Amino acid sequence: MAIPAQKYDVFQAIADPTRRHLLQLLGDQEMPVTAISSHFPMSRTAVSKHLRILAEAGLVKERKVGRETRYRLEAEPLLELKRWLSFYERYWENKLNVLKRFVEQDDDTTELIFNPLKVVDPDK
Amino acid sequence: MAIPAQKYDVFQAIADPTRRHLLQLLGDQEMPVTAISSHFPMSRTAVSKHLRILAEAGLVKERKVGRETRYRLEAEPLLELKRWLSFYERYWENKLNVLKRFVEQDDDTTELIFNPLKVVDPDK
DNA sequence: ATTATACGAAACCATTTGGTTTCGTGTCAA
DNA sequence: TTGACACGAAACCAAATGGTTTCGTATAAT
Repeated sequence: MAIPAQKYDVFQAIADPTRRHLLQLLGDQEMPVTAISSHFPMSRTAVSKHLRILAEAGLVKERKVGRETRYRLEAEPLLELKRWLSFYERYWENKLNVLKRFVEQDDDTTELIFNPLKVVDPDK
Repeated sequence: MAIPAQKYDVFQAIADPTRRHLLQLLGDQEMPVTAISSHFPMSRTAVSKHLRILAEAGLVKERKVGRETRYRLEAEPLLELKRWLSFYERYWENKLNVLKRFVEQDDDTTELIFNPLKVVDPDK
């Protein structure tokens, strides 16, 4: 089985504001393309292309229903982003500690405060 | 004082693998441009451009020392990313719960779990 | 004083990106 | 069966992106 040669990864997929808006919209419910595109100031075809990019990154799933193609959010690939981000938490926390400030109410934050030397290679 | 008209935001800045590599490299220490560029298979000028993009997004700071320009990581802007991400945590967490409890056979339950109510506007 | 080093600016280039319009096809409705 | 609707594919386009090379200038070293 060959590697999918995935053209768009999560980082690229979320780089575009339109695509972030799409993810937000699809969080609520599965929607067909025309309904989705009514929320955007561009053609249905353009929105469709963005959806395909999101699908390539695994961030949405499509389902054919009659003549419609319905899309829904698929959030798991964002875990890669979260993992990447966690590598950098200690940096901004050090800075914030200097300023004697706390960005609280987050389990991961707490964990890193107590394990400040835990380091993971952020990319791949 | 005019608004900087920031051309590159954090999302765009981290979309490029070279720039993510740069952030990783600069986490360890402040470095001058030539030393940085020795880690990349491209010209110093190209690396310099990437650094400027990162600087525009606030992810690195530069400091002139003699004839050198030294760069260091500035992690705070990644907090915006963390905040954006946190909106989607409940989606993948719900999905993981579904898998954990083996309740995927029930379509109604799955529907509700997959499409929870919107709470916070994730973008801006 | 001269030469070498570190760097940015500028011009340039190929490819990618984000959009458009047009057209073909499958599906639903009258 | 005849439209109307939902959609993707394809061709096309301007602008952005990621790279190059060349050159000028400030600083450091000899």
